[in-house]
Amino acid sequence: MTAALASPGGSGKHESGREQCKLAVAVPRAAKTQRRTRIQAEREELILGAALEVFAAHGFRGATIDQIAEQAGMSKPNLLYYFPNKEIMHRMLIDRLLETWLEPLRKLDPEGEPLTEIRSYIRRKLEMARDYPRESRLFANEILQGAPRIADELEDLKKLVDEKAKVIGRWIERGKLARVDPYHMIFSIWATTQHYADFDVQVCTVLGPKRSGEGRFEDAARYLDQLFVGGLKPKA
Amino acid sequence: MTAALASPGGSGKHESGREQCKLAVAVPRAAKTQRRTRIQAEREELILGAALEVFAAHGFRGATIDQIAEQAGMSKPNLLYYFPNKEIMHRMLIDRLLETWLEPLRKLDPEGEPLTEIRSYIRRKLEMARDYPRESRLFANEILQGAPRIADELEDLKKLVDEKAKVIGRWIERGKLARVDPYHMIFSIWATTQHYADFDVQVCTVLGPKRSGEGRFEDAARYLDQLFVGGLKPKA
DNA sequence: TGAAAAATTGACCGGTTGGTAAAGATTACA
DNA sequence: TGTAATCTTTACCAACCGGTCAATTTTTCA
Repeated sequence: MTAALASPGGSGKHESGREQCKLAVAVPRAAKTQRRTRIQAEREELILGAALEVFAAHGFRGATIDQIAEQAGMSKPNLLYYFPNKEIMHRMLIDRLLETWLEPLRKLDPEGEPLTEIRSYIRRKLEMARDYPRESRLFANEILQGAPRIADELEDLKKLVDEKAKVIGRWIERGKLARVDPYHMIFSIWATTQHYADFDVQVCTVLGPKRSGEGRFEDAARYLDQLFVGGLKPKA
Repeated sequence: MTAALASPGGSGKHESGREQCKLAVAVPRAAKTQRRTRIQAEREELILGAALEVFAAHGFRGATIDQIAEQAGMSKPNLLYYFPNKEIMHRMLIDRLLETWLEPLRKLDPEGEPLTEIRSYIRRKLEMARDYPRESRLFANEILQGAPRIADELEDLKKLVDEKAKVIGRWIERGKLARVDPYHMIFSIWATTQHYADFDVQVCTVLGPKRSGEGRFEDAARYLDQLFVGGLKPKA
């Protein structure tokens, strides 16, 4: 089980052509005229990493700029030199997150073998829960509190799910899958996989010290495979 | 599908013999000598209801005493007359929550028919997600942020799960259930059911206005029934 | 090298937050 | 009814929080 995803602090520019107008790319106010500096790129990545850590652990309102600055090893005014305020850091993390987060669902191939496609979707989601737990918790925090800052993004998500639900519906029509509700099927995959990131503390406590090593993800993968293959394969 | 649970703001004394020593029952400082007043009982319930609302929506740190006081329709100092600080309100809600929250799992009957027991466990959990979404979100918020305030309670939870995992293990030995990992099976039930409370905004957005009425819980119940019965029934 | 641009910091500000003090209003009850 | 206990509010405080300012240090590059 290996993650086939780009590292979160990867090399790509994080703007990725998806910035909102109202919240423009964070550019140090003193550097509006010039190109981005080497230091700028490095510091912005450093800060976003620290912000991810703190937002994931305390939620938007619970996170303080001082905490993020300390985590990033710099002073608060220095941090605010790169990102003018807390909202922009959060917004940027959410935008970036959604890109990679939805990738596994996008990859669901209408031409593939249905049960195989679903199995690898589950496997990919579980890998992401293992490798990017902070991203998962950042998202969970936001949804849990009513998604006040990401209503637009959820609409995009709906479109993608609608599209994939149709694909699953066609699979069912062709008798390749049990007659289940595609939407609730997708929900159950999200829930069961992200659970291992979002509820990690609970999972580890319940499994106890012996069984809560990294092996828990293999156990989870095995179990979910049994559950979904058994539950979704056509009756006929 | 009807909830068979006591109302959260029910008639019973909320102490229920489970208070911690370090955080004694909230008694107005002026009333240490006397019995609890009628007004005291009423106001405490009112406040806890408001606190549940606000904690569930914003998390512990994101919630403010002013918000809770406003929700309860009283002034902040008045609220603090009944509960000396924010922690105690939160602690009391968590304690009370865990009692009812774990009831469905406690009810899992070792003598019952395994698949039927599991199906009704799922149904009960789903009813709780429908009827007590705030409680679910309160708990989710706490776990998501590392469960800093409820480490002890999680240990109790572990004991209960260990016990029930053994029951499930015996069912498997007797060939009544597919050979799955009992712990991960329980996790998957928690995840899929609580998802409808914790990620409600996402669920409703994705389902769209037409399908996100209260009927979504019936659809979910039907789907989860298919999934788990198919996935857990023994192969032989 | 030197000066302009970029990066960093300490001091500070207005608003919020958790919580207190003390005095006034209400209630219970002898 | 009167008074003691209970309840409520106004005014307040210290710490914290998001963010600014002006001054200093470091880096870039002609």
